Amino acid sequence: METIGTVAGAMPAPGTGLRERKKRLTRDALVRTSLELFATRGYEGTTVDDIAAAVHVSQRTFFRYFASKEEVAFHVPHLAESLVVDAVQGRPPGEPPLDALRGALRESWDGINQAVEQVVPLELHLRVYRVIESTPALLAAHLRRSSELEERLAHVIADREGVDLDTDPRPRVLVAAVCSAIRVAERSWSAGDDAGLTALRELMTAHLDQLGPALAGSWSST
Amino acid sequence: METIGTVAGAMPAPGTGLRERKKRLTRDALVRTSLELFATRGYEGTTVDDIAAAVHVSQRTFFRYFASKEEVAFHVPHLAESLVVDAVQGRPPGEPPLDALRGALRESWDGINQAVEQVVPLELHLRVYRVIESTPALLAAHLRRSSELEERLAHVIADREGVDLDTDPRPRVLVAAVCSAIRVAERSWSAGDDAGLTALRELMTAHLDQLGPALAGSWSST
DNA sequence: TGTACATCAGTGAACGCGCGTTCACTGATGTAC
DNA sequence: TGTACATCAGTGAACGCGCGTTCACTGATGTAC
Repeated sequence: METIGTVAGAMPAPGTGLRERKKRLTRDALVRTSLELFATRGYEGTTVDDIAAAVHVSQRTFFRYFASKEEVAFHVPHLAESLVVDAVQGRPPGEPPLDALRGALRESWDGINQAVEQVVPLELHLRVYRVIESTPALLAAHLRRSSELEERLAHVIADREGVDLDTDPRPRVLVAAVCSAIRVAERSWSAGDDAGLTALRELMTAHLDQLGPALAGSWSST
Repeated sequence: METIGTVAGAMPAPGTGLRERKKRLTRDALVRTSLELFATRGYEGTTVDDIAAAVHVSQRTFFRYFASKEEVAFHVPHLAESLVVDAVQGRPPGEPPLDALRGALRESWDGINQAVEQVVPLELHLRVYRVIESTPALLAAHLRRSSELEERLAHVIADREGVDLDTDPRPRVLVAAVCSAIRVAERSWSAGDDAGLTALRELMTAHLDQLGPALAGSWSST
């Protein structure tokens, strides 16, 4: 590495060089084309070769960008996850944990959608989201990925509250309960008629609000 | 069908014929051998051909009994699921939904373990359970299967409470929250040192009991 | 009890498939001087 | 500005792999009479 002595100001901004820009173009084309194919032909109905052919690159190139076919399917959700984690980390310190999670979701919503739009049309992402929910292999992968996100969130909550994750089950239980309510909302949304963003958001809020009542002793007051 | 007119009493009891008994033997051998191989070599490290060879049948025969390699891995959990659903169905009608779920789990515990022992040693099942938790592909499948179980349980709860599953999110949210607490317990158990049955049960109970406190406003009282 | 026929578990060999990997290579971009 | 070299994205062709399927077939078990 001869560049060690280089003055920082002389370093080109990341993503500035022609090579970097071309890489980004290739990557974006792979993501966008993959999602379009998944949305139209389904995930199982799309092979990696199909994607590579549609982007006019070799299959070999696809695997330079994504370790697996699954990885490209979750590229967009992957973007969203970091934003949610950051948002929870940024909540006011005194806030109760459940409120912090709810607040973070509310707060990060717009930013997530903007970030998604940078890569693919939001409408395409939503269509793929429904494909994920209705494709057993992808739904399974989605749930496993969600459980990893839960683990990250549990760490953040434990840090905020100053409790020990190894001995106190509450952070993981809280995060799991909240995420499970959200997943029920996702499921309802993907099974429902209204595939819009607003419908998804309203279902999530409604389901989160039912967490307390659902656990409450009896529902007979209905 | 010439047997339509046959007197019921003349019908042989199911599983009585030699053919039926042989089928059961083959199936049990496939399950037991599969689990033993999964527990020792891991799931990915065991091919369907390995299993068939170990049982001295052809690979073709394996697929007569199980539609996929995954199916045999979840044969035992599959047995347990029906018992849990039945137990929830059998809870006293007036019982609040959360109590019904908790009661059903407590009540069906012994029966599940006995049913498992009919097929494979419980200790082997527990070892495989840890393999499931630590193998990404199996964990993913496990979570997807769990979400299907949740759907069944939500139907039972909705029926019991006389609410409409299409409009009232509480059954699914309740079931999801309870199952998510159990899954956190499973995870802790599989990551922990004590692989015993008692440890698993205690973790499940403890995590379920933390559902309320975890959701409660603030944990500062600790 | 015996015979003739029907059913069906198991065979084995071959195959299709798509994912993901490996190889030696080309040519465009970046950099040092 | 020009030259020489280094880097690295992309190539293409071939392959390994294991799952799951398909085929025509054998032989044991079950049943009708």
